[in-house]
Amino acid sequence: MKPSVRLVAERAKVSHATVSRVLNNVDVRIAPETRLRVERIASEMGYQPNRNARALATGRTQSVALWATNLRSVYYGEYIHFIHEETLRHDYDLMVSGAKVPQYGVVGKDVTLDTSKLMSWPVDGIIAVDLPRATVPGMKGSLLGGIPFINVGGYVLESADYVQVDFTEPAIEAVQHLATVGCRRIAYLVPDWFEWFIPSDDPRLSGYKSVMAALGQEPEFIVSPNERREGVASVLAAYIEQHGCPDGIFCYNDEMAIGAFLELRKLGRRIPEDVALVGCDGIRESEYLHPPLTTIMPPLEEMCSVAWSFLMKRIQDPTLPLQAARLKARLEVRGSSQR
Amino acid sequence: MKPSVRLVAERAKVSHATVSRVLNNVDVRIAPETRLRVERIASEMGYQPNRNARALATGRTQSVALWATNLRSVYYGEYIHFIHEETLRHDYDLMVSGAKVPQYGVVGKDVTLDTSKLMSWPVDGIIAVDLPRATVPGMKGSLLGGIPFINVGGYVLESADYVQVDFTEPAIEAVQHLATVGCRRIAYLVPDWFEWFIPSDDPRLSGYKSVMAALGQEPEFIVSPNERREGVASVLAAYIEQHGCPDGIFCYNDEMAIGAFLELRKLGRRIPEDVALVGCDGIRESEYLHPPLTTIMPPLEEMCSVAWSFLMKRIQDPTLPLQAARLKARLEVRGSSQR
DNA sequence: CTGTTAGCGCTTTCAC
DNA sequence: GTGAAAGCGCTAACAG
Repeated sequence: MKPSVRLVAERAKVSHATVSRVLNNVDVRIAPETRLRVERIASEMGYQPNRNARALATGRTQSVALWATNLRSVYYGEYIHFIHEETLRHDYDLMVSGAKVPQYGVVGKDVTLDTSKLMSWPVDGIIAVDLPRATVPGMKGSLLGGIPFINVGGYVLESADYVQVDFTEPAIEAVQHLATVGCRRIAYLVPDWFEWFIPSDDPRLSGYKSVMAALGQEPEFIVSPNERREGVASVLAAYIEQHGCPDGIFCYNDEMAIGAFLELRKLGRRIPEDVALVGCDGIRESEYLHPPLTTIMPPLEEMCSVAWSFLMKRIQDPTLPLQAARLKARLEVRGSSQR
Repeated sequence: MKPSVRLVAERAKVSHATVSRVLNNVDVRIAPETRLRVERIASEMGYQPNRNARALATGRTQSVALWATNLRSVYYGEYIHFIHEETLRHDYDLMVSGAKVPQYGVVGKDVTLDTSKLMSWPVDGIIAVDLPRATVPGMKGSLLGGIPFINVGGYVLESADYVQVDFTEPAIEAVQHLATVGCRRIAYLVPDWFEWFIPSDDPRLSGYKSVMAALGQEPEFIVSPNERREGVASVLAAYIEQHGCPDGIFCYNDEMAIGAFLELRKLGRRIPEDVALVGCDGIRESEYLHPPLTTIMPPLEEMCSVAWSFLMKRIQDPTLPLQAARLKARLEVRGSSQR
């Protein structure tokens, strides 16, 4: 049986209230000898407070929830890593929660985030990553069902605290870069739900469009059934067969760029000579390709650390005015687009 | 303010016990009209039970903890993904916890897993991934501090429920394969803590040694300061300068294999012509290389699903005899070793 | 069929 | 300095 405060108290011949006081270092006016005795006995018995009980009593849990669209993707894995680092540093625990299909529905359309699961644990704060066109019911200011809430990523809800990464400039730069290295036909490779985007939703899209307009070229979209590598592989060959092959492809994300990369090579196209490729997200795998993938890198670590500090401030004072930060992503030119 | 059972009860003009009964679908003998009324009012008020309170009352939390050595690595990311799928399916929540340096200490030496953080939340079960030579204090049978515990991976504690992946056969097969494709000098690339391994600790090591013995060749070890890509990059050039270059390298894991791959290419060695390479873990990134990496693939999805079912059984009946499964990994031969 | 009551293990007043 | 007692929000045993 796990020892409780009462058990410790009994052996230490004090009341359980005193044990609690000692162990929480509250109330300095405690006889040093009592304190020592309690501490010794508690550690002898291997006492660990029951955090549910503590949470119930205090209303604080020392835990936060992380919500991500897709736990499979290495991109969101990086978020988990960095947020987890923060929790370690600040002695919090981390609940991880991802999208169930009906939980998030079709991405891209206006979707409603099913928050019942997300909020079911009374965590102290919630961090959500990338909420494209999402409606989050129960949001009031920066509180979701009363719980401090922050969202972070390329897509944010501006009604709550957020840390956004701005892809606009590097997206423009990326498409210009493709033009500069001599691409005459630059396509944008996107997941099929991009149709539901209004241009301002996706800075990559608006960046792409604006540069194409400036170049006097028609935008060209290659549409993949999803935002993953496999989706791209399933459609690219047919697309090229039907429409011919662009000589530059700007990709919605790195996973898709990698899909395109592998598929193009299978089709005998050389990268970057025949097709120059640019991805987005800066996942580490982009470096593994040969030539390595040119990509747009969000400062994930910094984003997570800013998000964390915002969240802590919000927890301290829920009435704080909106906290927002916008960080810059940067274009990292590598071999896949250099010629 | 969040509505509580009492508040719902008040408005529904019943006792809070009845509300609890209705909402938990317990005790069928409830007037249908009462049931309906309570359900309607609860949903109108957006009532969500406080799970801390429920956990305190029932002793069950409907959550499990996942412990991994290293949250950064994509390999452990895959574990998180698959375990998370299980939690979704079975309506559990997932706490994620990783190693803090002092929490796990030097891997390879006999180390003591700091369980205080791991157990601080009263979860219903604990899943630990890869515990090489770890001592876990507080283990009694398959219970860790009274909580059902299962460990999974290439390294397991056989004193508790476990699901182990067996790398032995594919490791032997891998080294033989390297010999078959004509390698005359086959090295094993390992993290420096391999020195603390006794051969039986690491099936790759014992497999490697046995094949080398059969071939009548001297084992050759390339030692990297850690098990990551960067570590390998930092030592490989110097090693080759000093000792010349093996024509086949068996690698402790895929991350290291990728490190070797990129570094070798930088040094102007062709893969597989000059050096044939085999990794281990089957991370998806291994496919991104060109040529793609030959690797040993553990059946992660199956491992996680078996581990989950073991854990659920253990939760149901903590006195169950030890549950153990050993699944086979398989060698996936790809371009990096074919010639 | 439903209400009353007693905890779950802890923190936190309020007395003494 | 320390104990007694209340209560966090819920479930579950016991009445009726």
